[in-house]
Amino acid sequence: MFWSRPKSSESPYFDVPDNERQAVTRELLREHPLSGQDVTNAVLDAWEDIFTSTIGVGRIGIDIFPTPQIMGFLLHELIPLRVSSSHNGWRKDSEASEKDLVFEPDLRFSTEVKTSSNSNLIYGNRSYGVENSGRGKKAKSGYYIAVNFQSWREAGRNQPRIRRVRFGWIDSTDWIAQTAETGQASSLPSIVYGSQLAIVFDD
DNA sequence: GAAGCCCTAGGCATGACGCT
DNA sequence: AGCGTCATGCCTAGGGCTTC
Repeated sequence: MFWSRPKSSESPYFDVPDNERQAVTRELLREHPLSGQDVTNAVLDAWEDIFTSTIGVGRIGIDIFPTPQIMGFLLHELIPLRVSSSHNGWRKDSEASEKDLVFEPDLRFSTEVKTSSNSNLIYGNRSYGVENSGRGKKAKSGYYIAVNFQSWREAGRNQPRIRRVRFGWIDSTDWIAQTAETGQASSLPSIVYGSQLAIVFDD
């Protein structure tokens, strides 16, 4: 299934045929101050940071095995710190309206971080995908770093690994809210994975 | 006007299950 | 096995209302 939703005129993919989207993505990433290697390094370093951490007398990975939810939260916090410590102009978000990773010199390069223990896919909140013009807290269009990591269960006796890192652009209109109002998930159509998110690391 | 409370929207996710 | 859909949990910010 390779369909696309209509793009608004504010999207960099507006009026771009599906088979030319990859070129637009390459151009978007070329303009970005961070390279794919920069992003990969920040993610892998942040991941290692988790396993060199202790909470009280408990060592993560030896005494403490946080749920994927918690591991995602830690990554979410540590990736911006890793980027800001090695690249000028970057800082972690300080307000809900900001993207997770803020680039002070030019806010359009600010980047959202999304993590999931799903092997391949990332998810947003249902509110991403429903019509709520102007009421959302932050712009959902923009640069994204998407990280898939292993859960403890999958890793078995080994230390869980980063499976995949993607870097690209997602428009707010790309998100598809699940139809049931009681649910909270939004997913992305396959064309977004195929043409708007570049794989910069694949384990 | 300040403080406190309640409720909802929005944000972060996961697990179960059916279909291909 | 992989993917899509649906159901669910927990937390926070903020608006609206009431009370002091």
